[in-house]
Amino acid sequence: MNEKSISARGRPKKLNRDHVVQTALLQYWLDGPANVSINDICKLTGASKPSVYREFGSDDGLKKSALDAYHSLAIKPVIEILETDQHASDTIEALIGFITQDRTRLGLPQGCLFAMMRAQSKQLGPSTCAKLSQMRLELLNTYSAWITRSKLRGEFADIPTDIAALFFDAQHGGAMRMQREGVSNDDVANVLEVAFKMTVAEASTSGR
Amino acid sequence: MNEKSISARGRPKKLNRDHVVQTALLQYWLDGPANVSINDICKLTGASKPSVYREFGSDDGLKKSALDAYHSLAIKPVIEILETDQHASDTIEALIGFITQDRTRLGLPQGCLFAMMRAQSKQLGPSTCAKLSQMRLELLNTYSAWITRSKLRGEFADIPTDIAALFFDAQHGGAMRMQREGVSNDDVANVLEVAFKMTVAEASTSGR
DNA sequence: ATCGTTAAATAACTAGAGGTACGAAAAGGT
DNA sequence: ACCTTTTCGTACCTCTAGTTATTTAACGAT
Repeated sequence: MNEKSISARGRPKKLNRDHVVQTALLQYWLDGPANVSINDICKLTGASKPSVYREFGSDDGLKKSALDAYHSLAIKPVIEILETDQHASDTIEALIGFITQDRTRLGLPQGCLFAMMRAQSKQLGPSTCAKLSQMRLELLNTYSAWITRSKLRGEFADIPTDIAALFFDAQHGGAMRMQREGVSNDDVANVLEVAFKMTVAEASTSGR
Repeated sequence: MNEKSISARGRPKKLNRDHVVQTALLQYWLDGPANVSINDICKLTGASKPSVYREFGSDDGLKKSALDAYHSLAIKPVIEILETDQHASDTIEALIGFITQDRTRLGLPQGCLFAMMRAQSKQLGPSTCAKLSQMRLELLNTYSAWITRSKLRGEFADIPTDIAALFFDAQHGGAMRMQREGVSNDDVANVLEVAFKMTVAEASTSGR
């Protein structure tokens, strides 16, 4: 809308950017980013190849845009859970619930595009990689901030904050891999509970 | 030697199978299995493409052979640590030591080929995938057996064995990813210590 | 009407992947 | 000396990836 009213000159645009991004996102998520070509996206969306290149510049550009969309869809919710003011154990419960929800009912693939891309970053272009590490840092910082707050409330075990943040990030990645490898969501949730519950300050030994 | 003396007829073989496998292994490990082509291997070893295909049948066959070699090199040691009879906390210490050793001094790449391949199994052929899941099961079973033994000795926390096995496998994978992403070995070791120490039975509450 | 501007789509290009046909070469057996 | 067996390696094939040159179409402004 904004851009359309600004430059209404020239042949009108036919390409639906959002549709392309959403399709790409879903396909990357479903088949893995390395197994989906620009050709596939064109076939799926009906767009022509030059149109896609005009809009995104390159394969890398499209992947970056898809990752951007994934951020709003699946990363932001995690961040919001971590920023909600509640007892640490409730936050952990919410995290586990979100991670192990049955996404097939929502029409979404299992696994996690962010995790997949991190695992295959060597096959990705520079701007996608930049976005990836930016997101990684954002997540780690969010974990750290949450852990710091929880510690102040005495709700978190005595573990160095940065180590605990890496630990949470690792558990998230592990959960995503388990899902991909066919472990049941129940088992994944059990593993996460074992992992996360340990980071909660022991109530019985509250005085330490 | 065996096979050579049996069939000494025909033009003698020039291709050094072991050399090809070792080269492929190292290259896959270094650059990721998806980023190394048969052509690359040929250039690196001086072998001709048809020779490689005669020996391994296909790209999939070569990758499977490389993975086989990786098993002896980096997976067996883990299994042996788990099968050594010692206190659970010592086993854990040995595990952490092995995982976070500085492999650059041995001329070996960081990260873990097994973990990489698991992460990109969608880009691999059927026999490599079969080998992968076989190795996964072997590892999980070894973890389970070790956990069962440790429990009998009262050295392991009250966590369902299969869940704990998945947990250990997840930590291993997480550590490998951290290494690839540039986290220092010290930090990785710290994360692993946090993770693993929690699975040890609390000495203070020995009576459960 | 026509001109500049923008986007459209067909049809190519380049590079590299996995894979193979085929004739030459090197050995033992007869 | 010749045949059989086995391996060799050059040169090719096919396919698909990412990417682009080029011509044509659709608009607002003049």
